[in-house]
Amino acid sequence: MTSQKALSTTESGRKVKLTQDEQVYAHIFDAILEQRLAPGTKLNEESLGEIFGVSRTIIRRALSRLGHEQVVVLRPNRGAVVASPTTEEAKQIVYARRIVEKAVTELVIEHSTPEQLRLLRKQVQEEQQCFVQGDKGAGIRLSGEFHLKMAEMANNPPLLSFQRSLVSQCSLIIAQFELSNQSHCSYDEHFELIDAIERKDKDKAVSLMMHHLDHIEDKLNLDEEPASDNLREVFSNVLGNKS
Amino acid sequence: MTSQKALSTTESGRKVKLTQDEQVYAHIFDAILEQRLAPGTKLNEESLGEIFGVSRTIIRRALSRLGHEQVVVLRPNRGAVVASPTTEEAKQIVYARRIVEKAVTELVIEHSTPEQLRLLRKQVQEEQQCFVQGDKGAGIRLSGEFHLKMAEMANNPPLLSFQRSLVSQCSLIIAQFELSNQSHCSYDEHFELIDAIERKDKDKAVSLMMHHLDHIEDKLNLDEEPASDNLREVFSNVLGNKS
DNA sequence: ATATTCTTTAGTGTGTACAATAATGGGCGC
DNA sequence: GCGCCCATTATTGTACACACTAAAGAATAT
Repeated sequence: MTSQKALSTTESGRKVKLTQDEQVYAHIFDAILEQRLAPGTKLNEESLGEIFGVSRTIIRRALSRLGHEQVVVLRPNRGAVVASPTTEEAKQIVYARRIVEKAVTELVIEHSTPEQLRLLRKQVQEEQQCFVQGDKGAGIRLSGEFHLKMAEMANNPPLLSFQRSLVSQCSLIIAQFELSNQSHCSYDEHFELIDAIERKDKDKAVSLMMHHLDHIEDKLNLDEEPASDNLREVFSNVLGNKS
Repeated sequence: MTSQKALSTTESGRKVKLTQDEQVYAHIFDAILEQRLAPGTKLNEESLGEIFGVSRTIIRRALSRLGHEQVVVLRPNRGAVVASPTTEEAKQIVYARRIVEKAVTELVIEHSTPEQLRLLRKQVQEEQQCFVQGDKGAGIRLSGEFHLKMAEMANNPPLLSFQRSLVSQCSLIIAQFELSNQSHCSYDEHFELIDAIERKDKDKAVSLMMHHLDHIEDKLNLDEEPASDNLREVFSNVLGNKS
């Protein structure tokens, strides 16, 4: 190993240093956000180490961080798996997001500069592009990053870090509960939201944000539990015939 | 090492398993909450390892978790120190807590059972006892745990984990900004709050909670920056004479 | 045949050695 | 004497080896 750090480029073009575990963390995080890693997937430390060319020590740090953000579940002596929230947990997560998003929206209206809003709008255009071009994975990730950008603009680091955890968990929820043929089209609502923020129309902005979350929650009520490891439930119809 | 786990006793008397790093984490966490560890204190991995009789591996995990909760700051290649929030950061933390505490209070009114409230009241009595007996450290910790208990009763794990991070950071803030001769007497307000919750008086409960936070924030406006490592500011009077 | 226990094995948990880094103090030229 | 550079040292970062755990399959007794 020649160096502990590597150079990476942010969207602003500035070079920033990333430690190895941050890189691994980011890769796994993105894979989950882009739904390339399905809920319930086992995350084997040794395999991941080979994939990323680092020792288990680094993988462990990354998994530990993901664990703390509740994006993966760390089961003692039994390894890590991508979290698969139940409907109950999903509702709690969406509830928490409601609270955070309301505060974030209000803060953004108070604090954001026109330049920041311009960049935000540009990002939503990228998001739109992805969906149009059929790159659903990147689209979902950018959709999440819209909300992270908002939290950044709110200028409140503790809220941002909480939002980070909530957004990634929401992505998992969408991965589990969303009907595959049902498209997101979140970018429409994102554009509307930016418009309301520019007009400093707090009520409209907050209500748009709440609608946004309603859409997620609606799906939770429609579908029952997700396709899961609960065999008894999966074959309840058969059991019903027999008993 | 004969075993990876150890037995510990919770306040409810139930035996639970704690991994080594959880124990170390809890010890450091409590030390910070009880203000036995001052903001800015360097946390040397090897020293801590000797103190707790474990290897740096375990210490590292504990520090990493504390780092994620923003209770300690992890500076790459330069080790961990107990966080010392600026007034600016302190205000952001208190703001975040306002949002969370409001939601928690409302949820507790809706969800909590009489039995839970009885236990909560009992805990505040302990807190009172500590202050009366002059054990300020334990009092401050129990004061924090009151708010954690509330978040637990709100029955929303994501909110609880965020609250955990916020409460410990608030404890740091109090450690830095509070005038030493000024007593807390938080237990009075805690009793009032429980009363309001029992009456299901949402408005009163929320407003009590907000007042509680006002008290912290007031101090931030009174004192300027805390006694800190910023030498330029500490000697600004001298500089003023010279220039 | 079934249940129980033992054995095996894959994989996680921890300690430790070594590498890389940043801070400190001494040496050197000016 | 003053400032710069290099060596030294203390401390963190990483890899790896071994210890421990738990799950799966084989062997045995009932």
